[in-house]
Amino acid sequence: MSILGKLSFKDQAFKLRENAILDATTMILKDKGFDLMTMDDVASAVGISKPSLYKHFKSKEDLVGEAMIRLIDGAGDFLDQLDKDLKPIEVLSAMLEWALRVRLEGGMPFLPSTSAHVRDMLTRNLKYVGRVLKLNYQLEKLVAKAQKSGDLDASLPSDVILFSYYSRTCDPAVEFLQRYSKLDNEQIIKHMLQVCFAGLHGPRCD
Amino acid sequence: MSILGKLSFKDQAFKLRENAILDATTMILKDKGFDLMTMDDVASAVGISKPSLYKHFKSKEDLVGEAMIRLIDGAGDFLDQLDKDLKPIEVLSAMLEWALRVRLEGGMPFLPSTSAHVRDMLTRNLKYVGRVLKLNYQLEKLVAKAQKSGDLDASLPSDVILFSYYSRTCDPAVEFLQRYSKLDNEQIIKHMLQVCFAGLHGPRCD
DNA sequence: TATAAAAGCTACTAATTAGTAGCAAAATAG
DNA sequence: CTATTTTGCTACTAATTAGTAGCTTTTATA
Repeated sequence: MSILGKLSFKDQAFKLRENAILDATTMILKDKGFDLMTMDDVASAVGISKPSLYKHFKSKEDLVGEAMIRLIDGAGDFLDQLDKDLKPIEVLSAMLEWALRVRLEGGMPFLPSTSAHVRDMLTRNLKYVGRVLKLNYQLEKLVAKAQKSGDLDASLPSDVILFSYYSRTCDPAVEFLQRYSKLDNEQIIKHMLQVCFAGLHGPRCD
Repeated sequence: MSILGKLSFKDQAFKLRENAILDATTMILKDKGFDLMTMDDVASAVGISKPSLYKHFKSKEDLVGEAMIRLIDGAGDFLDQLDKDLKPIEVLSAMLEWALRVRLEGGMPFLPSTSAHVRDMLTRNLKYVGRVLKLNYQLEKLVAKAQKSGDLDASLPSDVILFSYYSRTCDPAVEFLQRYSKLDNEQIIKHMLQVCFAGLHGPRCD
């Protein structure tokens, strides 16, 4: 069946549960954040005991690190399977759209920037840092190309564009709109993309 | 001296210390966030003991609520003293510029959106909610006028504009740029304003 | 059915921290 | 100089929670 079909039933079950744990972690992280998420929360959401949880992940930091890595890998996979003929700006737009959709469907927790504590923790996680650097490298190249072709503002430093772009993936306006407006998810995505690329002024000549 | 000059020296000193406590709270909130900020942190930053701190504020929630209220009041004061002849879009731009400058100078902690816990806490704080609603009302009117005059995109729902505008005041891109780019504070402000209003595409016709 | 091994759990520990009781020191008044 | 009040502090408590020791149950095997 799988490429490594040698996994016993037991090991398959183990892997399955590991995924269930990461799913629960992602959801809890999303609405409580790192500091308020307890290992008991995670264990009981999955329906196992805390010591069983520790059979899979050796610490809270490790668990959260793996959850974040899985998210980044999801982004990387999405990027890799995009049509190679798309223009850089179209790739950037598609990635942001994907990230917003994942978030609106409850998948993505708030990203590191939020708290110095969490940022430091992730910075110490070499596996995580490696993934971030790789993805960042790919996005940097896309931004540079899009600036050259005039699809992104060439007068802005590329740092500014890249960091602003990242910030849009975790823009709190998304949660506010979901909670307080009557817009549905697809409308929210459409408007957020427009605001990101065309700004609040909207497209115009002057 | 003051309008209520009846304050005794003792009461003046009390008021002064209260301000010092709020300053410390704001700074600590900024870099540790609510959950990791301890009352011992605040007390020792001010150079007093924890029980003395509790003479001023009856709980951690109360303390943080007052710090947030002071921030909002600062924004309200700034808004009120702006030139009445400015166009709505100029007022919005000036307010955002002010907020970014306050943040870059270390003043403003991350806003509520960050964590459900903090948001709930502030929602229960009626004094805080009152201030927010008042400021929000003023900004809503400015957005509506700017949309009518064509300075803000009239095709976007006003919710989307308002929430996106709020999000820019606590955009994590600011901290990233301050930490990892070579831009100085004024350059960061200029670029963030441009990205907010003109977007990542930059101004253009199509 | 008896035995061995694995999986999972209850119930603990050590550390942290919001909030407080009650004492000590200083200032003020008589 | 003594009495009273105010101010501030040390040292506690109760609650929470990451992480673990060691027992119990289940499963697999012979």
